[in-house]
Amino acid sequence: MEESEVEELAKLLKALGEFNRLSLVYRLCQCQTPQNVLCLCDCCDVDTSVVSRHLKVLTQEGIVSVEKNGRERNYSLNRDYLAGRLRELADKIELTKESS
Amino acid sequence: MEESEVEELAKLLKALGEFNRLSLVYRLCQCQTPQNVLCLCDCCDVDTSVVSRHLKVLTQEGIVSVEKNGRERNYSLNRDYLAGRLRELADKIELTKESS
DNA sequence: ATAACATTTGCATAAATGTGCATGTATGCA
DNA sequence: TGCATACATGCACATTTATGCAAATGTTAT
Repeated sequence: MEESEVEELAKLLKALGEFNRLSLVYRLCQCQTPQNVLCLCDCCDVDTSVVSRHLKVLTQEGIVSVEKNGRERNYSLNRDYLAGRLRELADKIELTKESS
Repeated sequence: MEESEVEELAKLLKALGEFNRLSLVYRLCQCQTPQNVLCLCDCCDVDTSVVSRHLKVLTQEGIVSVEKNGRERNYSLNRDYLAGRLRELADKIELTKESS
């Protein structure tokens, strides 16, 4: 349990732990194709600029990926990565139950 | 995907997404027996009162449980609950991969 | 009763964070 | 070339949050 490991995971969880950002994740979760910002905007009741900023945070944490296409930017959820990190933590929490 | 569901999960993840709180979780994760506050204090470099407050947040989110014993309060990790919530999210993220 | 101990809470404060509006930048279209 | 569209960024602001210190609460021991 290195300090940097905890620090990094905390940042990931913090990125997820905000209502509008988690709403975006849920939204992307239901999409089979990458979505642009305007489309994502209708899942949370804030300004476009705010959504843009939240998506930036999610991108920086590796939770979503961006794909430029013309004047749009299409975002998609990094399902395997995110699910992997969450399961990793869940495993750590449960598997240390009986070992030292 | 109800709004309250997202809101509640966001609060849980936010509780975990702070360095010192996550350090406490990691620490409790390695303990087979409930730990008192003073003992938990040496996993994060902040005042006792701060640790106490962090533990309060974790308790409110159901992440840890308290058990009064004399003048001590012993905290333990709710492993099954926490791991369950994390896996639940991981599943949602991955299982919606190919369905609508 | 008094003192020591474990923990929480009140208060103050500095920093981080979410937000909206206005502006900037890049791209497509007429 | 000019204008509309899509998105990001600068700025200002209000709120939240993490923190330390001092004081309060509750508990055990002398």
